[in-house]
Amino acid sequence: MSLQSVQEPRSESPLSRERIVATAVELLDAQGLDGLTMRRLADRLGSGVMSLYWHVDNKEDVFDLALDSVLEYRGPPQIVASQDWRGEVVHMLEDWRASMLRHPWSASLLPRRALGPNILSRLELLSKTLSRAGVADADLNVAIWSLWNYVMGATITRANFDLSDDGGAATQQRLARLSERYPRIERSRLLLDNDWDGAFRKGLGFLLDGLAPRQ
Amino acid sequence: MSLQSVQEPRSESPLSRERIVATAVELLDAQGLDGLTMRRLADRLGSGVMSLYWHVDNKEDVFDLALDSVLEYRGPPQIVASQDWRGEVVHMLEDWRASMLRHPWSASLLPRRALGPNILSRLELLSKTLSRAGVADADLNVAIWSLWNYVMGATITRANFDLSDDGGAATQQRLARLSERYPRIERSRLLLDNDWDGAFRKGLGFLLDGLAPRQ
DNA sequence: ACCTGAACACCGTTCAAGT
DNA sequence: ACCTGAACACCGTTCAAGT
Repeated sequence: MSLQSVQEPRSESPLSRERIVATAVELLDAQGLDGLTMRRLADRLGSGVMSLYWHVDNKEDVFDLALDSVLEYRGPPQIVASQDWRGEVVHMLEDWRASMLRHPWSASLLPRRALGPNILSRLELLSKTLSRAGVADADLNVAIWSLWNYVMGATITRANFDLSDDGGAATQQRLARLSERYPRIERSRLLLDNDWDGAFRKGLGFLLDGLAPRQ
Repeated sequence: MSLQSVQEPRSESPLSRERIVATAVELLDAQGLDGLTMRRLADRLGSGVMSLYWHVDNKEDVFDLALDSVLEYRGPPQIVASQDWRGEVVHMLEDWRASMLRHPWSASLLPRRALGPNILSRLELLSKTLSRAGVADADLNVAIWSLWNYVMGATITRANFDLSDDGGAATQQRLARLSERYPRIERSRLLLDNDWDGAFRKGLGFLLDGLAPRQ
């Protein structure tokens, strides 16, 4: 509060759950899932390793907190309360995917951990919107899980392909050797087409067509 | 070959890529992704740790080999060469999911690694079958990726939920506290419905409806 | 060609102790 | 209430050496 305490914000600010989580997200963004280490985390925070354990149960706890902190949903654009339920679903799911791609470690982590409050809120809202869009009660859970599966699969794949890719050169090479054995994959350029956003949106459209046929 | 060499099959058989991969799969099945350790692997094989590195580049290499070894596809049931393309797609994808669920670590691993020959064969065959089922060339890649996303999302989620579940007791408890904040999730029993196989099949049906409407 | 042990630079976490 | 260092039981991999 005093000028004194504000003066040295770097290494002087005390440890806290919030500061630990925020720094963990930074570290994960910079170094990936394997890059998060209790020791490195403590380093960044300017504290001893074991100090973390006062605020946090263990490393898994750090993962859970970092994950949920990244999944907040701010809601649909507030221009008008629209009647376009299908568009609203698309917006929600594209936002979800975008949030995870901003933190490429998060998608791989999400299915392994218990669901935190932010992701549960997203599912709750998705359920409501699907109902309004005309999905029958009996199909609701299947619809939610199908969309979950699609979004998770797409995002995990996208997040990991991008990282292991050295600009496509390695993939190109592999593909050359593959062309006789997998002619269709080669011909359709399945592994080289990199319009990920477009493919996500188009496939989501097909899935929604199946789940709630346009009347 | 001689009776002598067959006599002591346990610790006497020499190290080989095949033996290493087979044992790695055993270890992964028993202990999960984090349970695979070069030291533990060497223990099971009755060799020194560093002996492994003669046959294998590094731990990532072991993961790649173990993963692909688990993804072989034996083809559709040979009763009749059927005209039911849609049924064939469903069979292929259910078999793929089942193969991965037999080795619950495999699904989480697949999107992170370069695609091996067995999974590429599956994609090649999927492409052929979707074409025959009437998916337009322009939609083919989107269709393949959509099905990939769906299968991967479903299988990763399933494989991980089952493990972290202590019989549902923990989930039940969490749910109790959740019921006011997430009423729809609570009411539809989204997190408690455990007919995973049925949900997978039904959702896959919806997706296929969208991708290749039944004529 | 194939296998090995010692060594290095790391991990997460327990514990007993400090303020 | 909050932080710490030493110690334990682990990791993957390099290297120089053995047969």
